[in-house]
Amino acid sequence: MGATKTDHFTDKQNSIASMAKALGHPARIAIVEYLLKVNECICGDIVNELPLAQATVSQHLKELKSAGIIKGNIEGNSICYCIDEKAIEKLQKYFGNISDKLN
Amino acid sequence: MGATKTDHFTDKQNSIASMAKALGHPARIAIVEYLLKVNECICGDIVNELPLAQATVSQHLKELKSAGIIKGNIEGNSICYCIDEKAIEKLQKYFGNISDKLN
DNA sequence: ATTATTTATCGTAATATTGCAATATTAAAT
DNA sequence: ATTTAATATTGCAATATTACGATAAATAAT
Repeated sequence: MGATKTDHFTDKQNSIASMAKALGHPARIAIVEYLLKVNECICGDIVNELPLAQATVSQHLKELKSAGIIKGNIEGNSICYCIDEKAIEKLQKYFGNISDKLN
Repeated sequence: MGATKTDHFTDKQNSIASMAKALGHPARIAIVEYLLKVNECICGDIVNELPLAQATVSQHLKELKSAGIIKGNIEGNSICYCIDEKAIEKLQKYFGNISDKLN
C-alpha cells in the first residue's frame, strides 16, 4: 500500500490532479512566476533566481514539464523554457467552471 | 535534507502551492467534484462514493480542510462538508491573471 | 446505561518527494 | 581534439504521502 489509486479515477480527474500536483510546491510556483515575468529563459537563470542547487531546479523543471505546465525548446547548447499556455488555460477553465457553479 | 524550503518563498507562493498541493491527488479532486454536485454532504456519503476506506477519506478531507479548500460544519452526530468558495475564488483569480498575462 | 452511528486518530507498511553532491551528457567554442 | 558551458541524471539521505485496519471519541437512538 501507499501508491495512489489513479486507475479508480477518471482521466480528467487524474489530469487536473497531476497539473495541480506539479504546482503544489512553492519552488515550482516561483519558477512559473519567474517565467511569466521574463517570458522565457534558460535553466541557469532560474538557478540564479532561486535558493536551490542546479540539480534541484532541474528536477523541478522536469516535473513541471512532464505535467505539461512548461515547455522546453533546445536552443543550441542550452534549453529555453516557457509556460505552456494550454495547461494554464485548462486550469483557468476548470476553476472558472467550479466558481460559476458555486454562484 | 528532504524538507521543503518554504521560508525561501513568499507567503502568496506558499499559499497557492499549498492549495494546489491539496488538489494534487485524484481522490481529492473527486471529493471536490462530488461536493460540487451535491452541494454539501457528510463524510460517509463520500466513503460510499469513492473506492477508498473510511480512514483514507477522512485523511483526504482533513488535508482539503487544512488547505482551506473545504469547510466542515458539525451537524449533530455527523459533519457536513462543503466547498470553501474563497479558496476556489483565489485559485480562479490566480490562474485568470496568469492567463491574461500570457495573452 | 447500552448500543449504534459517524468521524477522527493511531500505528504501520509501502511508496513518493525533496534536496544536493557528484557525475554524465550534449553542444558550442577554441 | 580539448576545453568550456549548460543541463540532465544518478545515488543517496531525510522527510512526506498514501492507504488501511484497528481503535478511540462523540453524539444519537433505544
